[in-house]
Amino acid sequence: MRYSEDHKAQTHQRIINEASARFRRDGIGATGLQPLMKALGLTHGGFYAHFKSKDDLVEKSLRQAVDTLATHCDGLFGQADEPLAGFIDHYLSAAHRASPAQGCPLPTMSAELGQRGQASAITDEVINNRLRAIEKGLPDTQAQISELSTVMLSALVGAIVLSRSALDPALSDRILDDTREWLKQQTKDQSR
Amino acid sequence: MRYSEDHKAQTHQRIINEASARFRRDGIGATGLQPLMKALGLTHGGFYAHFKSKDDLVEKSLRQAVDTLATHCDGLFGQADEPLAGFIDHYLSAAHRASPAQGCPLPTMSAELGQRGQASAITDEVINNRLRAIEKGLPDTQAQISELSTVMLSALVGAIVLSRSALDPALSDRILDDTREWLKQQTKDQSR
DNA sequence: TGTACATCAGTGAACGCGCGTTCACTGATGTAC
DNA sequence: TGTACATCAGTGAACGCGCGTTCACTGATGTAC
Repeated sequence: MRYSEDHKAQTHQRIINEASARFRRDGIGATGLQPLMKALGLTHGGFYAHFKSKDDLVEKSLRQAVDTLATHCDGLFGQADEPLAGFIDHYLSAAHRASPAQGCPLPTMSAELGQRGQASAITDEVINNRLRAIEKGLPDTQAQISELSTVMLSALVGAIVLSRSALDPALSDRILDDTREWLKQQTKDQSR
Repeated sequence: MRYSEDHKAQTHQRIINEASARFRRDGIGATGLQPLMKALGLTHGGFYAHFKSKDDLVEKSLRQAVDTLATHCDGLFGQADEPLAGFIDHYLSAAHRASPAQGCPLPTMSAELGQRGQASAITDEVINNRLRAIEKGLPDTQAQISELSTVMLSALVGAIVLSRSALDPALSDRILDDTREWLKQQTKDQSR
C-alpha cells in the first residue's frame, strides 16, 4: 500500500509518544518492543525502519518527554504572580503522582538510565533547565538562591518517587502535602 | 556431600547479601538469578531450595538492606552532638553516591518496586523509620517538625537519585553539596 | 489510454539469547543394625 | 566392626517464553513510455 506524504513521520512520532509513556510508566527494561508496536496496530518487524535500536528509541523518547514537559512548564511559569508556587502545586499534585506516563521523567527514568549506564546529556539538560526555572521563580530577597533551588528540585523529585512507592495512602499523601506546603512557604519567605 | 550444620543457612544468607547488592546496583529486573548464583560459585538449579521465587528473594533482600541500614543509621544517631548533621553528611557523601550496592535502597529500588506493582509494607517501614529518626534529630525549637522532616527525606532521596544520573561531575557535585549544606543549616536554624 | 516497472512502509517468520522455573539425579556423610 | 540405607544441599539439563534484531517479502500507489 502507498501512504500519504508524511505517513511515515506520523508513525515515527506515534512510536515515540507511546514509548515515552511506557518507559515512564513501566520502566525501560520492562517495556518490550513487540507489545509496544502491537499497541499501535503495527508489527514489530517494522520498528527498525524507524529506529536504529531500542537505545535509539530510549534517547528519542526521553528527548520527547523533556521537550513536552519544558513547554508545559514554561506555560506554568508564564502565568501571573506566584509562578513557582503554581509549578510546585502541579508537580506535587495527586494527578502527577497518579500519571507517571505523562509526568516528569526524572522520578521515573533517571535511576534506571543511571543503572543502564545510559546517562546522557539530556538528563543534565532537564536538571539544569529545572534549576534555572526554579531560581527565576524565587524572590530576589531570598539568600542562597542557588542552594535553595537545588534543594527544591531534589525534594520535588524525591517526594514523587517516595509518594509513588508508599503503600499506605495516608503516608503517600503526607509526603506530597508536607513537601508541597513547605516548599511553597520558601517561595515567599523573605525574612532570612 | 554432607555439609556443616548451618551450611545451608550460610548459603541462604550469602544469596540474600549478593542479591541485595545487585538489586540496588543494577536494578531488580536487570539482575538474573543465573549470574547471581554463578557469582557465588553455585549453580542456578539450587536457588529454589532456598527461595520460593525471585519475588521472594526480592522481598528478603529488601528486608536485609533495610535492617542493615537501620542498624547503621542508629549507630550514626547514637553519636554525640549533631547526630542529624552527621547523618546528612553520610547520606549525601560522594561515597554513598558511588556505592548504590551498599547504600540506601530508597533511591535505587523504590521506583522499580512501584513500577513492578511490588510495593510492600517494607517500603513504608523504611520511610517511616527515616522520618522518625530525622524528627528526633531536629531541635525542639524548630517549628513544623513533621513537615521539615518529610522535606528532608524527600530531598535526601531526590539528591542521590539526581546526582547519580547526572553526566557532568560538576553538576552531580553541586546537587550533593548544595543539598547537604542547606539541609544541615536547617538542623540548627532556631530563628523561625 | 494502457501496460510495465519502481517505490517503500509495513509484514511476519526466524535468529540466538537469557530469563524464571522444574526436576531427576549425585554423592558425601550420618544412622541403624 | 562392617554393611545397608536415609538424608539433603547442591548439580545440571531441560521447559517454555519473551526479548532485541534481521531479512526476504508484500502490495498499493506513483511514474515512465
